[in-house]
Parts: sequence; structure tokens; C-alpha cells
Amino acid sequence: MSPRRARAVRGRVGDDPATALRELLVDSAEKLLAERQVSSITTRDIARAAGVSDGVLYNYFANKNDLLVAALVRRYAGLVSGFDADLPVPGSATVEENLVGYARAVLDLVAQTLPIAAGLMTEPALLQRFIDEIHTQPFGPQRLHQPIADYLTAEQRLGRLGEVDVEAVITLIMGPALMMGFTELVAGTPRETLAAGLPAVVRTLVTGLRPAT
Amino acid sequence: MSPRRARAVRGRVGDDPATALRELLVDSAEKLLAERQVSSITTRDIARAAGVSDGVLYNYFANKNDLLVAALVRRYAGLVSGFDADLPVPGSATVEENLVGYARAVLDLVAQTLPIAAGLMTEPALLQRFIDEIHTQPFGPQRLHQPIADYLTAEQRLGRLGEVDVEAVITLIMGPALMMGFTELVAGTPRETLAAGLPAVVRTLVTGLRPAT
Amino acid sequence: MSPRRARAVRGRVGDDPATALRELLVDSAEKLLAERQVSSITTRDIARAAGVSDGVLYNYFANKNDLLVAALVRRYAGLVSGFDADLPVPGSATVEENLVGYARAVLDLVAQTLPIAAGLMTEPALLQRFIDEIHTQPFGPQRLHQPIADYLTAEQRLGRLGEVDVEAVITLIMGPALMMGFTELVAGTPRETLAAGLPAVVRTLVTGLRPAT
Amino acid sequence: MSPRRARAVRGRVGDDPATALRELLVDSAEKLLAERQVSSITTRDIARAAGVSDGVLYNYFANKNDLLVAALVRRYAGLVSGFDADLPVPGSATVEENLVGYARAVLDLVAQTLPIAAGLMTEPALLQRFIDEIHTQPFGPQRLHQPIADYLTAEQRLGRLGEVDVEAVITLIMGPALMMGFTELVAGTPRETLAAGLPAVVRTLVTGLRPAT
DNA sequence: TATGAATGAGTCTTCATTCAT
DNA sequence: GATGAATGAAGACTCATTCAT
Repeated sequence: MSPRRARAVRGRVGDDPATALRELLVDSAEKLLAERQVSSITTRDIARAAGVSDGVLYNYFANKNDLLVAALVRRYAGLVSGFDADLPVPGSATVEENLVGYARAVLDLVAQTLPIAAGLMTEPALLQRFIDEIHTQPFGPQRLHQPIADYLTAEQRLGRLGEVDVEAVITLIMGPALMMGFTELVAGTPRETLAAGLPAVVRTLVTGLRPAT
Repeated sequence: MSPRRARAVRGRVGDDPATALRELLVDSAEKLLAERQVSSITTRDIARAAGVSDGVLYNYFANKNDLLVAALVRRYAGLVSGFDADLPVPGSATVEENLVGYARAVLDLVAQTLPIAAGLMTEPALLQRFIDEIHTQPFGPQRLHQPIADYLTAEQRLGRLGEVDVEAVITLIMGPALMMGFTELVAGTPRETLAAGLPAVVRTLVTGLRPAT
Repeated sequence: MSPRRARAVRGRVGDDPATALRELLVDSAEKLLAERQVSSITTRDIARAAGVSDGVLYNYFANKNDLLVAALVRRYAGLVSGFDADLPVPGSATVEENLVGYARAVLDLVAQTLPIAAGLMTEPALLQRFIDEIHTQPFGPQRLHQPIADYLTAEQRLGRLGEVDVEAVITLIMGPALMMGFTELVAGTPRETLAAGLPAVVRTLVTGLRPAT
Repeated sequence: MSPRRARAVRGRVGDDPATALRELLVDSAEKLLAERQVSSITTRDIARAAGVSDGVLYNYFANKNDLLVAALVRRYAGLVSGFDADLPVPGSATVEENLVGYARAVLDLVAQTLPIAAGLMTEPALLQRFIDEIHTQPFGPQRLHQPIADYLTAEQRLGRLGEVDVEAVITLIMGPALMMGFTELVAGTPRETLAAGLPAVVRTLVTGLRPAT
């Protein structure tokens, strides 16, 4: 006879029952992560949200942090996945418009991602674990660079972009977006207000700073 | 006639004794802030670090957060003060070199400032108090924008810079620097490695993205 | 499957284990209430008296006051329950003797009840909670009035009592008893000494104050 | 040269300066006593109210309790002093009206006195000290009995009152008043509502309980 | 294996009392 | 004597972790 399954996963079929509960816990933690600061989430909160008893956690994770890292990674992966949904297509619209589109996508991602990052920076123990995990899976920063790099290279090939340093351009697009995301979180400035500044930023970038000759 | 002084400040001379201990507490808190995350600092830690008893804190501050905000503001102000130490002079060197210099200054500041910001984002109560305090004193974000804005305007007047949108340029300089600071903290990349990328970024910005005609 | 039981209730059988500890806590608090003033009872005292750890309290009550109110109500209810044990029967003995009996019962009750009341008056928060609770359950003041009112009405029907204002008589019986209970607590006069005065009081009440015509 | 006088009493003349400060502290404590529960009054509150430094207290009293007892006694004495201000005069009005007047005076006194008593009962240490003090000075319970006793005796002499047990009548007047004062404090019933019941009580007392023959 | 109550170290805060000045 | 800051012992409450069932 197999051991009893937790109420919360009873009825589910197909999965390895042991795994099912583990996943359930990560799911719950991830959901809570979307709502509040890491530091405010208690083990009891997670258990309650999962409809599971307080102790199970320790059957699947060595401690709270381990569960949190798993949930953090999952959440980060989810957010990143949404990133390349509607990225501009090379050759379409204008380069400027497309770059604004990229910047905006980065801004949206950053706004959702930064609170996690902040929570992580707050708990060095968690942060390291998280980084290691992220680099193991294909979700490192490269994950975000690639689509933009691809786009830029394509536009270069199309002759719509100069022979620029692609990596530098990525920094010049993501940097401002990151800064705006940061401003939203810290100063509370509405995202739309911030995003309204993107076209001018991109135009300046496209034009360059040299005086007209 | 005067009450006795805390052991910790006995021997010090010159200061207003009443202020001495208050300062000592803020100093201690600030020192701890430089070492660890806000959230991990207890009232006892601060008292111990200051070499005073647990209760003193409440003779000078309404509660822990008040002391923390004071220390946070002090630390932030200190860091910001260092910012305009060696800012480039308009007309000197090349514009590109100077912009790299600015970016580097921002990167240095950000690398020290971000941990504080992260800790604050984790504690909304503190964050708000901090923002209010910062805006009261002349240390808001404008404090950082101004020197760069002044520099850019001056260069424009000198004809070494095009008729660009100054605010946009600031974002294009600070954004990448912020991103690098963030990368240092999160990914652990050494600052010099990151800073080595700045010249290419600035050059790209100066040149613009348009294809050569 | 069931979680472990607290050492303190291990071995007990029959009770719902979940309830057992809750009751144990209320019991302990009630016991302490019988010995000391509410205000002097700490959560640790209660835990120690119950032989459990400091934190359990918060598994069963939202806070200290909630537990205290539960204990207070229990204690009060217990004292009141003893009140109508040997109340005089209408028609038996003489009206005077019976009224002395009632007064004595009130005195006994008051002597035990007053310390609680005093403790409550000192803590307005508790008092309100207590009153609300008492009025919810059938233990309000009416609980004490009713038996006396019933007795008086019955005696009136039997013709052994004039057409008096029943409520006024109750006040004239309970008031002196309350005063004596108060005197016992404040001045330390032994209860018997005080009770010895009751017959004269009741006789005076029965007789009235009018000069003989 | 005499030592410096506390700021708060500087300027006062005539009194022994040492005594002046002592009195000032008692005054302040008494004032606070009129506003809040004993248990909520801190030494700092008293010092602040007196406009004096925290430590002085210990120059005149062994500890907080000693000061509190002094203030408690003073307050009690003050309240009692007001008691015989407008007591009915024998022979005037009707006996019933006069007894209602007495009861009402007792009710008023009790309503102000009980909170003190409650606070006292809550702190046995204080209570004993208070009692001892009260009995030393001429403010014991006898202080309240006497005027009523005198009145009753006078009315007896005037033939407006039967040959009743004076002590019993006092109990029958003060008891109900005490009970009403108690009800006001515990149940929050407005004093006027309660006092409205006094005439019926007194009438019943005057009439007696015997059935009409 | 799941349960969920028990544990107890650790947190912030208050306040009577002391004591150098 | 007066000052008022320093002291430090409590107190209520939280929560990660354990463990009997």
C-alpha cells in the first residue's frame, strides 16, 4: 500500500504523488511571491495557500530558503518567458519605433522582476542560491540579450542600422528601461509616465550626440 | 547638575552631550548599514555596536524605524556627496571621455547605493519615510541630474555637443551605469570588468545608430 | 498522522486533543485569576502554570486578552453558578430570614467577584470585551436579579409581602450586600463580622422607617 | 548658599522650598489620578506634568508607590471633603426627599471614588499603604457615616423617623448608592438614569415590606 | 508520509530606578 | 539638591523548525 497523499493533491492523477506535493508548494510560494515581499512570506502562509499542513515543507525541502529559491526561479522563468511574446520584427515599422518597443518590453519585465531582485539582494543566502540556479538553467541575462541582439543584427543586415557595437546598443536600450523600472518602484512614478520618455531617449540614441556639421 | 553621560561618549569633548549619543547611535546604525541588510539589523545590534544599553535608542528616537531612516539618509547623503568630487569640466578632454567619466561616477555611486535601495524596497514603511526625508533635504534624484545637465548644457554652448534632449542624454548615461551597478551586485561581476564596457557604450551613444550614408 | 500532543496534556484521554490544551490554558489562567490581579499575570506565567511553552497561547488565542477574557468569563460563570445553590424557597421560614439568606448569598458572590471586577475596571479594553461576552451568554446582571425577583413575587402572591416595588427591594437587598463585600476587600473586615449585620438591615427594611403611629 | 531650587517652584515664596517640590509632585500625581487609571501613570508622566525632572521624585519619596499613595490619599480626601457640602438639614423638606438627597450625594462620591478604589485593589501593595494612611487621618469610612447618622438621629428626635437602627439605615442608603455607582462604572449606565431609581428605592425603604394589614 | 500542534529563541518596546554632573 | 540621560529587566508576540501520532 502506498502512503497516504496529502488532501490537497488527492485526486490528481498521473504525476508522481511525491512530486505533485513538491510542485504544489512551489506553486503556492510563487503565487505569494507575486503578491508580496519575500521577507513577509512565512512558511505557514505557503502551507495555508497550498492547502497543506505546516510540516510537509520539510519533507521536500531542507528549509524555507530552499523552497523559496525554487519558487523564485520559477517566477523569474515565467516572467522572462513572457518577454519575447510581441517583440518587433526586423524590417517592420521603423527602427526607432522598434527600439522603443524593445525598451518598453524590458521596462515591463524589469518592473515585475525588480521586487524579486530586491528581495533577493536583501537575503544574500538566497541570492547566491538563486544565481547558481539561474545559470544552470537557460535563464541567465543572456536570455534577454539574445532576442535584442538578433534583432539588431538583422536590421544591420537590412541596412537600417549602422555598423554599431551590438552589445553597447543593448546596454543603451536596457539601461534606461532598467532605470525607469527602478524609478517606478522607488519613487512610485506611474509606468506610463516613465514610458512616455522612451521615444525621446531612443531618438537621441539613434541620432547620436555629435553637433551638426 | 547635568545628568551623567553614557560610558560610550564619556571622554569625548566639545560636542553637545545630548547630541553626542544620538549621533553615536546614527553612526553605529550607519556602520551596520554598510555591512549588512537593513532587515537584519536589530535594535540590540545597534545598541551593542554603539556600546550603549538596549533602551537608549528610545531616548532619542520614537522607534527603530526613525533611527534607521536617520542612518539611511546619512549614509545616502554621504555617498552622494562623494559623487561630484571629480566630475569632468566642460571643454576639457573630449566629450566622450568626459561622458565616460560621468558614467563611471554614477556606476560607483550606484554600486554603493543599490544595496540600501534594495533593503528599502523590502520594507515599504521605511521606504516611504526615506523618500519623504530625502525630498525634504536637497538629496533627491535631481541632485544627481543637475551636475550632468549643467555639464551637457555647457558643452552644447561650446559647440562640442549637438542640440540634443538633455534629459534623454542623462537617462542614456545613467541608465547603463545603473544597469552595471545592478549587475555587479546581482551577478557579482567585478566593477572594473563592467566599467571597461563604458567607452564602447558612450562611443555608440555619441555616434548614433544611423547607417553611414 | 495526528500531530504530537503537548507534554502537559499527554496521558490525558478522552478529550479532543485540540481542545485539551486550549482548556488547559484557560484553566491555568483562571487559576491564576483566583490568586492574583489580572494585570499582574503575564503570558509566561500562564504558560508556565500550564506546563507548556511560551508560544502555545497564540495557537489558540489571537492575543493575551482573548485568553484572559475566556478565563474571566469562565471564572465569573463558575461563581455565579454557585449562587442559586441554596436559595430560600417562597413560603418557607420567614420572609426576613429568607431575605437575609439572599443577602448573604449575594455577599458571598460579591466577595469573590469584586476582585475580578476591580481588575477589569483597571483595564478598559478587557472590561468591554468581558461585558460583551457576558451579555452574549446568559450571565448578565439579570441572571442575579431574576431569582430574587421570582422569590419576591411568589411571596407577594402568598401574601407574606406587601405590594412593593420588586426592583427597589432587590436594590435594597443587593446594595448592602455589595457594600459589605466591598468593605471586606478594602478594609479587610472578616466576612462573618459583616454578615452579622445583615439581620438588622433586613429587619429595618421590612419594618420601614416611619415613626410608629 | 542654599542649593538651587527646581525651575518649577522658583518664584514661589514662603514655603519651605524642599516641601514645595514635594507638594508639587503630589499635586501633579493627583491631577493625573483624576484623569486616568493609576496603573497607566508613569513616573515620567508625573515629572512632566509637574514640569520637573524625572529624578526628583526619588529625592522626596522612596519610590513611585510612595508618591502614588500620597496622591491617592490627597485625592480621596478632596473628594470626601466635597461630600457634606449640601447635605439636607433635619426638619427640612420631607424625610424621603432628604434621604434621596443623601443617597444621591453618596452616589456622586462613589462614582468618583470607585475608580481609585479599583486601581487600589489592583495593586495590593498600594492598597495596604493607602488604608493605613487613611485610618491615620480622619478620613476613614466613619467620615461618611457620621453626617448621615447625625441627620437620622436628629430626625428621630423630631419624630419624623421611627426608632430604627441608625447603622442599618445607613447601610440601606449607602448600599444602593454604591451599587449604582458600581453599575455606572462597569456597565456604563448614565448616572442620571441610575439616580432616577433612587426615589422608588427610598420610598420602599421608608414604607417597609410588610403586607398592608 | 502527512499532520499540525508544540517549541523557544529572538524582536521591539516600556519604564522604574540610578547616578554622574 | 536638581537634572535628565543611561540602564536593563521585563513583557507581548512571531515564526522556522521539530516530531509524536
